[in-house]
Amino acid sequence: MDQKTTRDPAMTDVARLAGVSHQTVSRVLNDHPNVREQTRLRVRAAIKELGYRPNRAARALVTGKTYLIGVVAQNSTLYGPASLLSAFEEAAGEAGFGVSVGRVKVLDRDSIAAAVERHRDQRVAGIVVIAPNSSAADALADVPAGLPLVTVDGDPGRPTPLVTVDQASGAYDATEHLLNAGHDTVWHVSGPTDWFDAAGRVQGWREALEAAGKEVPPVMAADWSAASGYKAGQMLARMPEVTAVFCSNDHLALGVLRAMHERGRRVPHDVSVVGFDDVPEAAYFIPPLTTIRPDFAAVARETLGLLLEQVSEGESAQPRRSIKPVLVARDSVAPPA
Amino acid sequence: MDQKTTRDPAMTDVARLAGVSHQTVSRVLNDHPNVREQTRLRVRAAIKELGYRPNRAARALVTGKTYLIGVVAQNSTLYGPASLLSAFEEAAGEAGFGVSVGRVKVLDRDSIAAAVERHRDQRVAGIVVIAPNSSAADALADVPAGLPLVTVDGDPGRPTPLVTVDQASGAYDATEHLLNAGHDTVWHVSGPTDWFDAAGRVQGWREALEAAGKEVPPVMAADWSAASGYKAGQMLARMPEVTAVFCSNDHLALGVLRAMHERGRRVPHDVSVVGFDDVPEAAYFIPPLTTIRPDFAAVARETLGLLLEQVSEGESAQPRRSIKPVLVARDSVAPPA
DNA sequence: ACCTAGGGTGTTAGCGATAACACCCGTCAG
DNA sequence: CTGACGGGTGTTATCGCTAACACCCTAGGT
Repeated sequence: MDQKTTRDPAMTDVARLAGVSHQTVSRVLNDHPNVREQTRLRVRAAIKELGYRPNRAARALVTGKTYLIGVVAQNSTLYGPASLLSAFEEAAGEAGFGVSVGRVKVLDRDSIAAAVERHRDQRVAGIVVIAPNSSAADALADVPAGLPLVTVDGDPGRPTPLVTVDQASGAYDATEHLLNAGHDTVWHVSGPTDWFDAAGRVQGWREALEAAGKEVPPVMAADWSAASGYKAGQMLARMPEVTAVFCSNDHLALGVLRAMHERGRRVPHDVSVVGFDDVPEAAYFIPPLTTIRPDFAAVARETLGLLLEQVSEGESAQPRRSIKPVLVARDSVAPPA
Repeated sequence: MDQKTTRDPAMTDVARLAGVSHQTVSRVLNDHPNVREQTRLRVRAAIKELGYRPNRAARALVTGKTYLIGVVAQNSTLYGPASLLSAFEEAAGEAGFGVSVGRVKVLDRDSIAAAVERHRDQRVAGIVVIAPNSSAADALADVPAGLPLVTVDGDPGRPTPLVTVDQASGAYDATEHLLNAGHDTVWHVSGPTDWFDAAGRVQGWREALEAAGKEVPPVMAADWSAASGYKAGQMLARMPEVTAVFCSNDHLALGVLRAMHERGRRVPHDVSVVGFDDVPEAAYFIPPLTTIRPDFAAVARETLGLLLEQVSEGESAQPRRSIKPVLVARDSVAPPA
């Protein structure tokens, strides 16, 4: 039906209509100072009339710069990573950057390398890798130098530019909150130990206990799922000396909550529980869950900032940022019975 | 420290090294038939030696084609949309397409129009809009014709290319499953009514009841949250005649499960519950939740296929695809007491 | 032996933008 | 009155690639 769609207007078309050279159009577009006001207006009018939009490919070709950022992320729907990604896309979009997402099934060396290659093919301005566990962090060794790169949620032990949630601080707060309520000590249900998030939370928890001179119970290792939280909870529920539990995320806490409930141990009357992440449902758990809320939007902003610094300046002065999460007090914490 | 990084090798560099013209290199790259095998090998070797990678901007400039797909999605972490997006990114990546995601805070006309504009600036090959509610669907009227566009989860009432989960079929199966267990009728806790997903599920539920000649109870309207499911559940729990509930998603079901539990109504002994989505935690609810599982990967594949058809052929023969979800039977359904 | 077909290759001309430079013209200092 | 300066503009080259065409040369039909 359609006529073969005529090609989009180019700069020369605008130039012709405005009665100037294409170079003048380019100047207007790039806000060069040396353009007479009247000319500027004529050009703008022509742009509007034709519905002209600059061709990014052409611009990228000549400048060598692209307004695309590549993100490598695992193909998961875990709340933390998903929120981070979503927040980053929004932040980048507002800054005028497109985000090209390369999803990866598993965070191993080959997959990450392949995703990075795809992004390099697209000549992205820089790359963000959400690398929450050690295999992902290892894979970053392969990323060629010279390509601006920021790691999010990655290995705090590496010198690469990195933005993270301050896991330890959040865990410290959570633990201290429980101790302040009067508990003798605080048990911990941890996420998978090869995740930096989980490791950081273990560390903060331990530090808080040590600072208060309390005994440090053994860590209950789990993955991030409600299922594993439930299993850990079943063990904890059977131990009468357990009166306070800090869980590495809200889903684990959910599992613990259920296990306690089944065993007839009331939360928070008999046992207090604190989670981490503040998932949207957390306020509606039974009881509403006290938890630690990371500010993903802030992490996203810092990440973008760090990346853009590298893009424009080659490297950045202070290549690590850490965002302190806040405690959200709800109804799952009380003094011990 | 670094020397000003030398420019990336271009096609002419490869050509010089291989002792051919740059056009021959181009032919090798694009698998043209008329290249002698020996030449082909020489060129490939040169490509490898230099680490040459074609410049997409240059190619896009001359062909007018880009290997980027724009996606417009709401900035939410709801399980369904998030899974869809993630699956689509993976599918597109495997097909050699980059995905540029434009997140939008709210799915209104202006935001969507702005996101679409950003994508057009990037000269994407096509656009996918995840438009699960009516305001989003309305906004699509503004999208200029001629740009390949596929809607996911959008308005089944519109003639635009669309891929959806067959909500009605899933809801029908869920309801029938409950009726087959021997229940007199099935109550329904619905998602927000301006979401097509929710509307389709209501419809399938109603059809199943009518087909079986059963009474159709009033719809319990909710949003997608566990909180609202809990509220609806509190009402249902108080009504002894309620023995079977179909919830529009798993989080609603979670809320209902809790409400029942608190009220002392055992699931599935006293009340049977079925959800929708099969979130990862569903198997670990108490009891493990019988639910409907949509195949997001399939939706993603169909979406990509439909889009690419439009890109290459201008339009597609059969511009609607619907993916039937399957019932996953777990332990939350039993015959009435 | 001659012409044609077509495989294999090189040459040239863009795609649509920016960069670099050239040029015109007033203004102002000497 | 003249030369230097610099604002405003146009011209030309260039980015790295593909499309279109030109050109060889060999093989096969007559």
